[in-house]
Amino acid sequence: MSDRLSTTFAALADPTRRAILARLALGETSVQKLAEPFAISLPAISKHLKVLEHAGLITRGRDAQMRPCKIDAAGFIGVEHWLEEYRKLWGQSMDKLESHLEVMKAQQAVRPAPKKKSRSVKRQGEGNARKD
Amino acid sequence: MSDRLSTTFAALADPTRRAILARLALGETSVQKLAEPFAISLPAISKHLKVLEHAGLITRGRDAQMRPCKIDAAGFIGVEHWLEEYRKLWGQSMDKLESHLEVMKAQQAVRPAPKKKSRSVKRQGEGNARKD
DNA sequence: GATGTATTTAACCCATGAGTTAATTAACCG
DNA sequence: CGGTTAATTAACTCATGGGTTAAATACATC
Repeated sequence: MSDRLSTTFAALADPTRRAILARLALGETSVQKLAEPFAISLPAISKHLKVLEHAGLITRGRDAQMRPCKIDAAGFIGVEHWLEEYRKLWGQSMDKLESHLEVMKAQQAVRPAPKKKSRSVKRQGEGNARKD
Repeated sequence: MSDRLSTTFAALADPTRRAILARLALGETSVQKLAEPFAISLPAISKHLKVLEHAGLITRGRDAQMRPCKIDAAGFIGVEHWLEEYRKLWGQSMDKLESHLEVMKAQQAVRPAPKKKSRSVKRQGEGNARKD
């Protein structure tokens, strides 16, 4: 997969990782804190962080035995720049489409309480990744 | 991977698919035409197109026995909108970072590099996808 | 130096994704 | 109808990605 952009997009193609980024958008924090909201193991989180770091989406420091993670613009810039090319393709209509998206997101946000889900749903539910 | 954004990012995480999009940015075209630049089989291209379509990045029509592909804003909007959240994190510094990226890309590109700065980003072939 | 805490590495399992070739569907044309 | 062109489906291989548990590393403190 080699190239940087592919690596970055691949990193973003996972709801858990996007949720981590969303959390980091609020500020630097430790791996443990990052892991809290998820129903997956710490090593799994650690792997996600490695992927994000490798994609240039986060950086990691060191504070005692903690490795605080911080969101990093670099990876985002790559995507931003790539998008640039296409943005001009639908110039005007973009606004309309964006507000349409807005509506869809709103609908999704207010959808009624889920019906009884039963069935041991241990794996963190795919659709629940917040904030992406 | 269920959710839309994950699907879209995953679709973009492949250089062949991004190259296809780059080609489609120039205009609607047939599957065969799309396949030409690549050293992979037609079925492989067909699969890529299905992925792109499912990600809302292209739409497909019908013209005789051809299924012309057309780039579609929808998928891009999703990404655009997702980025929006993060864009504000580094507001001002964004411009600086982008020009920095510009420099890096220039360095990465071969090296006919004349010292004069050119404003337009050339279409340096996105995907040298795999060949056997 | 032993102990506790934070995180990563190792060694696996299993699902999925990108590719293949061969066969099939779909539309046009003589 | 039979043949040709355009594209997809089927059936398979192989590599990789996300998850696991158990063990190892790194630092702080006693």
